[in-house]
Amino acid sequence: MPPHPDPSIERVSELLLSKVALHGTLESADEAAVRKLTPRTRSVAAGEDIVRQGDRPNVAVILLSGMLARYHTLETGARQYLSFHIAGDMPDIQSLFLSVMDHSVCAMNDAKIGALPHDQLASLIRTRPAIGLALWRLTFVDASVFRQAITNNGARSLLARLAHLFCEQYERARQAGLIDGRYCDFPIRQAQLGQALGLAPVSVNRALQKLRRDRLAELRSGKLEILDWPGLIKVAGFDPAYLHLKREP
Amino acid sequence: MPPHPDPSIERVSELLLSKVALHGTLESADEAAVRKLTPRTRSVAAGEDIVRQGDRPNVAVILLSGMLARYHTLETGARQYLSFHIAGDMPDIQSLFLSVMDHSVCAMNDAKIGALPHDQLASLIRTRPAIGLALWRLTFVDASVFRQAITNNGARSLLARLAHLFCEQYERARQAGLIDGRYCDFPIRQAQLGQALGLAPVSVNRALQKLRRDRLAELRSGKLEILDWPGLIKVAGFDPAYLHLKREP
DNA sequence: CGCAGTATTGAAATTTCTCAAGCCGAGTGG
DNA sequence: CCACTCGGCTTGAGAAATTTCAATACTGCG
Repeated sequence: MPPHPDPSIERVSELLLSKVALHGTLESADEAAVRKLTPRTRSVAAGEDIVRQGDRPNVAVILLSGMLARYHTLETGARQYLSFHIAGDMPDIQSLFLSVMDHSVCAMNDAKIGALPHDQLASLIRTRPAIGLALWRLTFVDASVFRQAITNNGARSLLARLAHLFCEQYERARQAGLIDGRYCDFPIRQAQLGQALGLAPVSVNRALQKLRRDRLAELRSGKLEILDWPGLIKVAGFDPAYLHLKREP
Repeated sequence: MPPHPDPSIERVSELLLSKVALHGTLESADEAAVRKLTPRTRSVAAGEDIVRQGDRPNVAVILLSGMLARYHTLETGARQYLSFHIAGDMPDIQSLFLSVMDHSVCAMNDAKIGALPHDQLASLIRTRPAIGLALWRLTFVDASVFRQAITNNGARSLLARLAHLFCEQYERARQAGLIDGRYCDFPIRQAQLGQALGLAPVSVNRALQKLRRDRLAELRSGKLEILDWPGLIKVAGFDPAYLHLKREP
C-alpha cells in the first residue's frame, strides 16, 4: 500500500529521489525521509505565474509535468527568460535561503507541480545531510547552466545561440528520460525564444528557418525535432560538459 | 599569539569567517573550525590563470586581494567573461562538488589568493553544518548574479549594460568594505569589458565616453569613479535586491 | 625618451531591428 | 460542414544600431 493515497504526491518523492540520487549517495534512511514529505500538488495553466519577483514564498516547487520558465521583468516591462525547466526540476529551491524572489517562475504550457513546504525541506536537510549536499550540487549545476546562457547571449552568433538552446534542451530532456526519439517537448513560441536569447522575434524566425533548411532541427507546435544531432552540435558549439550530468566517483 | 605564523593565512580565516557570517549564524565552534584550516597562500600575476576549463582542482580559491574573473573559452578561441571577483570571494568553490571545471578563473591584476584543500573544506562542511549552509546560500547569491548578467546582456541597451555592470561592481565593493569614497578598483580594460558584455571594444569606448560626458561614472587606470550614483542607477535600471546582501531574520 | 599596449576617432560595411502586410492553421459558431 | 477569427508565423524592405577596419593619439613603464 502506498504511503499516500494521492499518486501525484508519490510522484513528487519519486522525482525528487531520482534527481537527488544522481547528485549524491543516499542511504535508505534518506529515502525514507523524503517519502515522509507531504507536498501539495496542483495544476497550473499555460502562462500562469507560480511565483513572482518580490514574493516571499514559503514553499519550493518541484515540476511534475509540463514546462516552467524563470524570467526577469525589467522596469520597462520587458521580459527576459532565464531558463526553461522540465519534470524533476526545482526552479525556486533558492527560496529556501533567499527570502525574496529576484525573478518570477511561470508555466509555459499546462503543468503540474508539487509544492514542498520550506520548513519540511529545512528539517529534511538538517536531519539528512546527504540530501542537502546533493541539492547543493544541483545548485552548482544550475549556476553552470546560467553561465552558459551568459556566453550564449554574449558570444555566439544568432544562429549558434538558437542551436545551442536546442542542444541544451534536448540533452537535458534526454537525461531526464523525456525524449521521444528525435523529439522532445519545447512549448516555446518564437517571440519567447527572442526574449530568452536577446533577439527580435523576426530574427528568431529567420534563424529557425535556416536550421530547418539546413536540416538540423525544427520547432513545430511545441515539439523540438532534432534532424541532425552532430550537425546541430557543430553549429551550436555545444559541449555538454557544463551540464555536469553524471556524478563522478 | 596567532595560530599561524603567516599573517596571510590568518587573513584567509578572517575573510572566510566574515563572509560566512553574513550568510548564516555561526557558533564559536564554527569559528574555531575555520581557524584550523591550513590554506596555502600565493601571489598571482595579472593575466595569469588560476584554474582552467577542464581542470580537476583539489583546492578551492579564496581571493585575498586584487581582482579575479571567471570566463569561458569558446571553440573559436573567443573569450566570454562571466563575473568579476573581489577580496573574500570564492570563485571556484563549486569545484568541491563538480569535479571538472566548466570555466576558467584568471587574475585581472596582481592578486593574492588562498587555496583551501577540498578535503579540509569537505570535512569542515561535514562537521560544521552551519558553515555548509552559509556557503550554500552564497552559491545561490552567485547564481542570482549570473541571472542578472543574462538579463544585462540580453535585454538592456549598450549604455545600460555598462552602467549596470558598474553599479553592481561598486555596490559589491561597498558591501565588502572595499570602496574609497566614490572610487573602487576595477582593473578591466575596454576590450575585456566588451568580452564581458558581448560588445565590440569600440562600442564600449563610446559608451564609456557617454557615461563620462553625462557625468555619471568614469573608468580610468583601473579605478571606477562614481560621479552620480542616482543617475547611474537610473540609466542602468539597477536594483540591488538581486545581490541578496543582508541576511534576513 | 621611446616603445608597447590602450584608448580614441571616423567612415564604411554589416547585422539586426522595426514596421507593416500577408499567410496559415486550429478552434468556433453559424 | 465550412467560413470566420484569432494568434502566431512569414516575408520584404527600409531604418537603426553595432561592428569592422584603419589610422591617430595617449600613457605608463623601461
